Amino acid sequence: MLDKKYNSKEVEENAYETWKEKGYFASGKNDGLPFCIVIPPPNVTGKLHLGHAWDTTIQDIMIRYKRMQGFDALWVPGMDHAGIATQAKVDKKLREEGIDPRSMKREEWLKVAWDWKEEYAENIHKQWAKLGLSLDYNKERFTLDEGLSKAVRTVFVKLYEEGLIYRGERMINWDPMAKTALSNEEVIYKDVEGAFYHIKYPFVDEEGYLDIATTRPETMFGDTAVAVNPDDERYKKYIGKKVLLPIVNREIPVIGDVHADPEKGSGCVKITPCHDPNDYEVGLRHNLEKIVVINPDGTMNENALSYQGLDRFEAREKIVQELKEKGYLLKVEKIIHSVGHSERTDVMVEPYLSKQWFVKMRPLADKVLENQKNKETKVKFLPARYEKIMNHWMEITYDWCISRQLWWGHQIPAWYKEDQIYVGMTAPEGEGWVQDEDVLDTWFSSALWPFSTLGWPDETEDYKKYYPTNVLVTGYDIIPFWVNRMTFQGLHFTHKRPFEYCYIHGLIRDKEGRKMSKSLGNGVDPMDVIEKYGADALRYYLATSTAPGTDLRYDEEKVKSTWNFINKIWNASRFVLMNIEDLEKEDSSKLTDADKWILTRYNKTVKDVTKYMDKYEFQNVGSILYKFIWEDFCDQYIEMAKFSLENVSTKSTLKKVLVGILKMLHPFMPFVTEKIYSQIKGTTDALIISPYPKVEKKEIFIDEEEHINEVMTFVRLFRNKKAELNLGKEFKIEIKSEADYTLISKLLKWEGKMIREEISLPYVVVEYHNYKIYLYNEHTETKEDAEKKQKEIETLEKSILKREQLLKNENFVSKAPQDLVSQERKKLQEEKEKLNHLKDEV
RNA sequence: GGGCGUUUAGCUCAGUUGGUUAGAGCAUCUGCCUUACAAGCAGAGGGUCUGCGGUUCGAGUCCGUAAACGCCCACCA
Repeated sequence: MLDKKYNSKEVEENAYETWKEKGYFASGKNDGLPFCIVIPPPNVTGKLHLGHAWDTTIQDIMIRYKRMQGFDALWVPGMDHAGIATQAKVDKKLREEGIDPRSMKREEWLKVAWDWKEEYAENIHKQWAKLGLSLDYNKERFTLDEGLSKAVRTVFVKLYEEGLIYRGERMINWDPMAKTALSNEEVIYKDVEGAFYHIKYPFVDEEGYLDIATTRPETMFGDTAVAVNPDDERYKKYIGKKVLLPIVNREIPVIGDVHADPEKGSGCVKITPCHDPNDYEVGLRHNLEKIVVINPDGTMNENALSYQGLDRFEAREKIVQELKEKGYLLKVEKIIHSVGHSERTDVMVEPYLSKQWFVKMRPLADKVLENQKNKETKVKFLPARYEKIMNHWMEITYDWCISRQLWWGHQIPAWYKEDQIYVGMTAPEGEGWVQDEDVLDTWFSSALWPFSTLGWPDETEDYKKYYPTNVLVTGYDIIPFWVNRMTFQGLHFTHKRPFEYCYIHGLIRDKEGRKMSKSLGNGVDPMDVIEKYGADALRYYLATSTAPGTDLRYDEEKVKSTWNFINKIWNASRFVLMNIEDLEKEDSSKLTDADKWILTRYNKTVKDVTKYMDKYEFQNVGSILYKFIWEDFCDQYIEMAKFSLENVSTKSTLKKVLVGILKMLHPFMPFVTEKIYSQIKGTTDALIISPYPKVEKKEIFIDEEEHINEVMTFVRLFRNKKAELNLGKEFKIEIKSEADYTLISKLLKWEGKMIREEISLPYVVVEYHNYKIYLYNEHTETKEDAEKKQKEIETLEKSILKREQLLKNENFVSKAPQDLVSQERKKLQEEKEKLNHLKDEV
């Protein structure tokens, strides 16, 4: 028998291991249609946060639902090696141990990293278990697995052969802390305080100077021209002349280029081809010299003369100081401007000219745009508006820088020998070939995740059976990094969308609506929540609190009230279990009206829940189940069932509905439902693999439902009246109609309070349909407050008038659905009757 | 500069082909320890659905417009 109070720890203990050991999470166990989700692989060295809990709960709900419906459900687990993030952490750990990671041999370092990975992967496994995720561990993958690495090499080689991967010197985003190139997506623009430094660039052959405004004076050592707009009347006469670069004392030409915007700054701009993407383009157009002045670590190099070795920001201050002292500084204007920062290390990104590998995006993106026009084969976003985000990205995308100057990742399958390049699955034959030192962007391997995890490039059984996957679940912040790239790689290499649906959720925020972040210290560890309220409460809360695609403000109070809900279910189950202990064989031959009512309500609930489950609208499922369980089942039905607990049909109904409730709740709160289910006599299977409820038409009883609804309404009216009059326990009633009051009298505890003879005390009337009683005690002072009654009459008259007008409206009568019209007529009739009664009594 | 989202009860949010008197949790008020549950039960109060205009028999829902807040993308000497 269950304890009196729900205890999440007791319920959740060992349950996961049992499911796992019995193989319930494993796919390929039935003949059902395949249903497959691949988990968005968490960073292996990360700790799961609430966002992961949310993301994975949604997926687990989908998987458990489909599994119960008889699908061959496969949820592929796995983790991402997370190049920069992991390397940074491993390096940090090594430094703390007094070891300079870069002094190590690559192989030695990798050994440390792999050990670290194993340790952290174990943590994530534990967290997944706590959350109750029904992942098929037989299929678990890691992005650096041999299989996935093969997929990565295959893709690289093929794209190279197709001319869609190339190596070249380009202006890229450089992270001086991680000392690696980044893709544009990995650069976060932030508003920071800065300044326009106006500097004098004197003419060489005449008096005067140009006023050059720059936010980055430290790059002036790399200036190889000054540009003015060729249409700028103020300056076009200077085109072709020379100016002297201050401090450096190098002569540089004044050129005419449209890049110079007369509206901005002074209208003259210094051109530093190696340290600004636009200047780089200008440099190409005018065939300017390229001078690099910053080292990969963000310090100034030998071209910065006396500033060599200084950090770029320190150098800036000192240069400004020197310019000022030498009279070159015209003015300093403070400004707020946005500057790119590395997504991982948060340092200012340096635009940098360097030789990297790129994916040529245009043809790949066009393929996606083309495919999204086809309703049959497109990726369908939920909510649909997120498709625009992907399409927009596909429209404006530019080449993807995929090489990273790291050790942790897939080493680029390119080998060099003098001027030759060889790209292939394995090292080329012959002596002297050296493999590219760099690794690929983490997202390069993640982009293949939906098919590489299923065995691609081999035509494995899994790949044939489960690909394309059914739905991908992720946050909108990951669309550019991941969803987009999976989509184009999937289309290009498998000729199919990688997933039919892309379910997008929002971000978790704190109660004030701020993003949860380490710096704010407002993060919430899902494991702490589970410790306090249990995984079931957390899961239900996360899954049912918002509509798809919107952010969620985490509110512990709501988790608490979910706990209350579970406790309610727990206690209702206790009641049912206590009363069905002696139920040998289910029997529905003697159903009471109340039984029929709850069966009807139950079947309607199954229908609605199924509808919304199929649409993945879990917040709707949540509210339907909450209402059905708490209000219909607990507050109404159980109270009525108490009057016929000896009836085998009532017992059967209690059991049937409870089991149905447990099944529908199971995807949301797997632990507590499985636990309760296991306590029901005669259940041999596990809930997790039991069949999902289906609507049974023969259990829908319209008349009885109507009857009980009337009883319930009358009971409520009676209670209202009694509360209003503050009658307490002592009251009497006199029945004034011939209806059947058996159930009503029990619900309202009328025993010993009914009389038949006429009484003379003041009374009030409670009336609904065929039910009409007089209610009174010795303190019932007046018949009714006349004023109050008058008000009631007035509102009723207003309502009748409104309804009459509505029904007089020919357009409404002809255009509105007929059942609505007849409902309105019925209601009008009722209101009129009520009005007459009221008037009679006055 | 381009695009998107949000605006509904004191707070946090549902409300998905337009259709009864707009819902829930928490909070508030009243009365109950009625043996499944007081973390509960029975009731109550609380809304010009951001403003304005339009379409419609009918608008929280569709269209236009304005505002506030937030997000994404682009640019950024």
